[in-house]
Amino acid sequence: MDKEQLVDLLEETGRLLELKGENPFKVRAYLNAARALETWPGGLETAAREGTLAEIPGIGKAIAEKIAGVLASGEFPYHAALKAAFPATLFELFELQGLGAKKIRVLYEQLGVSGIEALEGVCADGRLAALPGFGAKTAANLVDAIAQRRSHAGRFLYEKAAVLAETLRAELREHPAVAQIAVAGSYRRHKEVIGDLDFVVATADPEAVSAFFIAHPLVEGVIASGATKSSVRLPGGLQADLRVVSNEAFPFALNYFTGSKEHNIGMRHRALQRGWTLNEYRLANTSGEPVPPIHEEKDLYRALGLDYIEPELRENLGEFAAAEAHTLPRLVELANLRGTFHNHTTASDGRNTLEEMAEAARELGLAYLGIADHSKSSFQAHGLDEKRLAGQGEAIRRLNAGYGAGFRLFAGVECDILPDGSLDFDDETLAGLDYVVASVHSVFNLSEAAMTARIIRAISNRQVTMLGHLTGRLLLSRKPYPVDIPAVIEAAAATGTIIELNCSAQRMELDWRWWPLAKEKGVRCSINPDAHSVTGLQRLAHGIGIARKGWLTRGEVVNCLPLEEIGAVLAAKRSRA
DNA sequence: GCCGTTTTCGGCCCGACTGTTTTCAGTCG
Repeated sequence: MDKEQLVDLLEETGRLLELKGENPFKVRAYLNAARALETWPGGLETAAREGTLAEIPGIGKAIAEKIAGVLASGEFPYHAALKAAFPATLFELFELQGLGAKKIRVLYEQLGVSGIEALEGVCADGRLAALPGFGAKTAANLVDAIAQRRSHAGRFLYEKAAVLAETLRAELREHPAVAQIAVAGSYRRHKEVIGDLDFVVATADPEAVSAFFIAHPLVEGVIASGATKSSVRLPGGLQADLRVVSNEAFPFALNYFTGSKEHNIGMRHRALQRGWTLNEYRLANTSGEPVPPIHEEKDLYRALGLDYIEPELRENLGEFAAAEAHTLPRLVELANLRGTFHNHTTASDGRNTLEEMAEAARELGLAYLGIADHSKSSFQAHGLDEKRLAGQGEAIRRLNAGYGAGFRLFAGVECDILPDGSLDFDDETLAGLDYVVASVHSVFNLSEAAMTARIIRAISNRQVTMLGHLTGRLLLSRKPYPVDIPAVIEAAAATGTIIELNCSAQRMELDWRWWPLAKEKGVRCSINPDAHSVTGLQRLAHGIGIARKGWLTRGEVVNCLPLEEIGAVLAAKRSRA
């Protein structure tokens, strides 16, 4: 039983308790425990053996015992007993907008509705509308929600959401009644996948702004529209919420709607400790000292005894303790980047030539660009053999001769890690390059132990400068292959291997949740766009957002180093004793 | 079920919107 499976079991237990009508705080305890486990970096087996599971914040004695039992036996009788009371298909109903545990329970008990198909039936024949607390409008909304779910997954890559977010932001900003505007929510926190967009606007004329918003040409449907909140559906099914507040309330609304929910609870808790109450409109004194004036978010954090916490860090993963102790990192910024590695050209599966890629990098103001086309085993990507690789190296040397001191191309390769952990080229070939990115592109179905050993063997090679996309995941479409990430991080630290933060929209890995551990172990990061075209280089901006989410500073990101220093870093592993 | 500068009991975030209701429950974020 791995951590991911256990997290799923705890989540499902929470849902089942909710369906059963249990104490909502007990429900929350299971959901909290699932989340606590998900983000906790330690090893489960070790904690269970040492009896320290209950020391994880959010996990107490009862759940710790259950987890230990699951790990020991592979069985979770508490969950199994709950699950036996409801059909498995009932869970799909939670995915419909407008349906929660209470209504699902009523539908199941009163009408025997056990899934979406059955729900469609009772919506159509009028039986749902006849239930107490339900009505014709509810039935119609559920029919819509079913259609919505069928046509859209409901989750969106950051890059896709960004286009709509920035378009709407720019147009709202132009509206004469809009004094301040921000896109808050998970977009502002720079999550890799976005569920919806949250616009927060300060205005003296809420009606005008709301009317403009719901009538915008990008809006395909209005879900809700009130005095302070509107919800609409954008192309592709992305939901966008607008909150309109006064100028005075703006910093509070911005903070509240940026979240995360867990971060908000921390903020509120700190306010309560001071005898204050915090909500999306104000910080008010109830039984403490007078509250200081607050004009922007920074003032709010200061009032609560905290350094300003950047939105990317607001996940309640240690930011409060660090902000209180003045030990928050100064996060890396796009302007810090000096170059990047892992880029493709027409030599393998890229769409632009070497010259075009170099020119695009120079236009972006980068001082260096690493070229890492695929190696020969990646047939599907037209990978380079030794001869073509040598030819590309020649071309790079010729181009470099013409660039002068301000720009340089580095000759590398994205070398396949073969199933046994050996590399696609011999050491002599690799040694002739400036650097090597090693990546897994095939045979994903190994056991976790075999995959971990495969990757560790590869990065133990002195010619491997950095490790590419560590788990092979494609967000929203392909699960990561099983691999022991802490073990790979340990090995990277021991061997002096850089780990890539691949900022292809679907990859965005090494995942931000692991970077604090990597950083603690002394592993350095390279933010790589995995660009297959000149526009692909633009993704560096999104990569920076994820790096910030991983608490990374410019000192930990090698491609923030100037051209004069980066060569030595690329060569460092080869010269290790 | 978790947690503790409110500390072993008694809280646990809370406001907006919708749809069904004549005062509120459910859902959502």
